[in-house]
Amino acid sequence: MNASSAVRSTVARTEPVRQRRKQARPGELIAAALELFVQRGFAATRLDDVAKRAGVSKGTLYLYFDSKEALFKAAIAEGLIPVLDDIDRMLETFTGGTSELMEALLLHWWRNVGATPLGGIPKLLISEARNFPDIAEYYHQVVVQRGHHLIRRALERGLREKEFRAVDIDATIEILFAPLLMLVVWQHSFGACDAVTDHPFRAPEKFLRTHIDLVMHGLRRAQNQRIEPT
Amino acid sequence: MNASSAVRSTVARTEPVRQRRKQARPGELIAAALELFVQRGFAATRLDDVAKRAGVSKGTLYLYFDSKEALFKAAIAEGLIPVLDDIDRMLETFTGGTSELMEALLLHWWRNVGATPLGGIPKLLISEARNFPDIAEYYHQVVVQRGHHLIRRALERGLREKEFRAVDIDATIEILFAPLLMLVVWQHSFGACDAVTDHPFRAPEKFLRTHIDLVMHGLRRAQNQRIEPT
Amino acid sequence: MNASSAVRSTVARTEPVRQRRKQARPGELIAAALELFVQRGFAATRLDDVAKRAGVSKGTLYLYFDSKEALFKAAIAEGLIPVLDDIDRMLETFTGGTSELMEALLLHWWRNVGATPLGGIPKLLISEARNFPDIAEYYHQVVVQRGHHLIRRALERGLREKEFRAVDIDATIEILFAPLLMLVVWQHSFGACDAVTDHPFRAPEKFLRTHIDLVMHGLRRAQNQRIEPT
Amino acid sequence: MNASSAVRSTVARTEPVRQRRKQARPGELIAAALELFVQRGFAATRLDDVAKRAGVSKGTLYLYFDSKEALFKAAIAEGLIPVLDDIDRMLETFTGGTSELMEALLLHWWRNVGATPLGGIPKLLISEARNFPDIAEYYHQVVVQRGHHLIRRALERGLREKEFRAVDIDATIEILFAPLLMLVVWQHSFGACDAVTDHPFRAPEKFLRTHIDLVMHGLRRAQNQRIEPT
DNA sequence: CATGAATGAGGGTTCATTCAT
DNA sequence: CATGAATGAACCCTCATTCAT
Repeated sequence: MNASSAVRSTVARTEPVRQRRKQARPGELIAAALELFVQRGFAATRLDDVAKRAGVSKGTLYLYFDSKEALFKAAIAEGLIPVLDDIDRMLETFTGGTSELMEALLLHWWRNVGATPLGGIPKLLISEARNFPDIAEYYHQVVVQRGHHLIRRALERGLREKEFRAVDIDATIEILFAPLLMLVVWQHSFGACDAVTDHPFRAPEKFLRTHIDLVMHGLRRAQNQRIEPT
Repeated sequence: MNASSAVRSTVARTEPVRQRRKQARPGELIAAALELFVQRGFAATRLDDVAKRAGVSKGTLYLYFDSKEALFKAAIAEGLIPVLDDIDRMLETFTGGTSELMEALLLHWWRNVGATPLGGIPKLLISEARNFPDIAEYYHQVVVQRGHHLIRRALERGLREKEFRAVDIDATIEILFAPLLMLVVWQHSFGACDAVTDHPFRAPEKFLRTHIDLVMHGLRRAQNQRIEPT
Repeated sequence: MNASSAVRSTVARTEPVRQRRKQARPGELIAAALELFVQRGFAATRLDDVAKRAGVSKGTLYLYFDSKEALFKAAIAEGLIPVLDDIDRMLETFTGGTSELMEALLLHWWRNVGATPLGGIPKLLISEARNFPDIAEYYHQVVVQRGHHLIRRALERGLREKEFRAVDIDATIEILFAPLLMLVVWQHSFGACDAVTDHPFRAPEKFLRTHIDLVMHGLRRAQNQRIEPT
Repeated sequence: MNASSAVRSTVARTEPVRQRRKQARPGELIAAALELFVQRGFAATRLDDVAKRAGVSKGTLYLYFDSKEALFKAAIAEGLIPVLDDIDRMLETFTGGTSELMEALLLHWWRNVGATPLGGIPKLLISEARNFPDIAEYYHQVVVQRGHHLIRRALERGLREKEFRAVDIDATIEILFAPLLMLVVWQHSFGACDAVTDHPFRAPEKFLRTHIDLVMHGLRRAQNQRIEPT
């Protein structure tokens, strides 16, 4: 259930560059690129800065990636997949109420994506989708659609076991996930501005529990409802 | 209850540039800029194209705006305020259940912002916030915070009248609004890619009603709940 | 019979740039580019230098030409066509022996191309043909083939009037023109090196007359000459 | 009369790089470089490609040559000298008419240079002479001037034996050799473009015989011919 | 000797900004 | 007021050259 990956494990490396030779792997370049793309967007990120952050020269980037766009694609490509694998396993092995499964599942995404630098990826994709339709398409297929499918499986489990009342499944998926997405989007946009000091999302986990409680409240069949104090 | 404004009335203009008006006012320039910023983002929008769309020369832009960034600020500045004024009036004059008020209020925003070109503004702001913190701050104060306050007033009305159960108000505001925001964000990112053909949000109003129903279901005090067919 | 053209008339302009604005026509840029392309070849010519020579900034080049290659094409495109037009007219109006016509025709090419900066174009094309096959193709069709056709017409005139003996026409065309081409190729390669001081082509017109005399000698029917089959 | 040399024997090697010879001698590097320089010109040839073709790493090139230019010089330096040695021997040993000697001599050059990869060298020199004057100077002295001298010796033999009429010797040398040079220049420029499908030089030996016949025709004394002063 | 990863200066291209008309 | 030609700084990308291994 560990979601660590090569990319994520190096994302934070900015240490003074030591014995680089023979060790500056593409992974480090991708990590540096991802950080800057997330911070500034694709167009506003200069390859000079990516190189500097990775502790290499500009030319080195071109030893590993054909172009700035190829680097962008690489940075996007595999970042989130391991987490989806985790969630897949959770769905297969979880025993217990579906409400609890749903909460575990969404919190896992939050803790392993939303609360990490990877959280910048969805926001980045949203920002650049129109200018890079092919990347958007790839991401949509490999990440978005798969993510939807995972939540769908959880919802269907709850319906099958009569825990949930009948609802529009597709719409409910969006409703369930929208606040999590808003959270990461907010963190990487307004939330990153110093001047915006009142953080409506300043306590993300508390917010998420409220959200999950609220929606589960709405999803569960009436007889079982207990009034939860918040 | 009319939300029209100088900006919005021209936002949709795509007509072939007529014989250039002697009076090409800033409003037309802003409208042209907004359309392109929304379509391509700030960095990818060329002033050449803005000028062409407005039917003026590039130099003319500099008669009205000091820089590309100033044009961006102007384009963002007033776009959404009239709609907030509308909603303010709705809150003051509405008579009826708060659930119905909330639905009316959110649908109004959808119909006058989300479903119009103005819907691109929130997405644009999200994309560019980190690169233009001062614009983000302005927008946050004048649009985001005010919008939150309006929903808060509706929520407090429901609590005061014992229609809603006790909830975390701030979190609920976000939860209520997040799907609407996701909707516009999606429309102006993945939704604009031809290759992304499965539209999870393809029936926005139906989706919104499901959402509102679900959350109202969760918000209302238990005894009053009726099971709504979807 | 004047072979002057806009391009050629400006080829030599390097005068201190005066009231440039509104007057730096594409022709000047082409002339500057042609000079440098001829001197250094396509790859070794920097657009900075072309701009400097034309007295404009580098960006200005892109107001008139889409790319360095487009500038190259433009420089090549029209340079030699007026001279071919001249020769066409000579063929139509000349009265006298065909040997004299041929001499007049080749000398005209020499004086209006070979002995001018335009002489650099054939050499340039030869140097760059493999790297720019589409330009080579265009030039071959518009200049080379037409030039061949013009000489062919002169040859056929001589044959028709029994002035020349039967020869392989295509081969003879090449033989007639090869020394002229070598002359310009040499002038723009070895001939431009200071260190190469012995000029085998130092008296071009004398050389050309020798050449023409020699070949005409071989071409003309002589009572005792045997007709050689080729 | 064998013109083979270390350089030429390897010029044609394009075989897939065998298990790298422990002894990758300069000769192989030069051969690889020459092929690529001839194909693409100096500037457009990348040392990466030269190394790849020679089956060594890029760094290895710098073990043998100080710079790209040094490699260019080396590639040019010795390529054609063995053929000139051949022709020298022909001049010393030939018995028979000078017309026949001249034909043998020119055909030998054609078959051992023009029709082989070595034919690219003259074209390469012509293309790059202005950018590398010192190489041009070297080549001019060692190849061009010597070649002229060899033809001059043949011409003087014909004059001495009263086989040829009096002509301008220097000019005649150029005239004799120009078509051969044009042939190789054309083959390595327009002739290498797929789109240029009509080959005026498509039958080189036939063309050369026509040329030689024509010029010999003009050179030989004929009882009725008047001696033309040049 | 040989490698090949790394470098960094240099060139083509873009585009916000200016200003003479 | 309006124009649009001109500017030049900035950025992506290439590739000859170096050097630690």
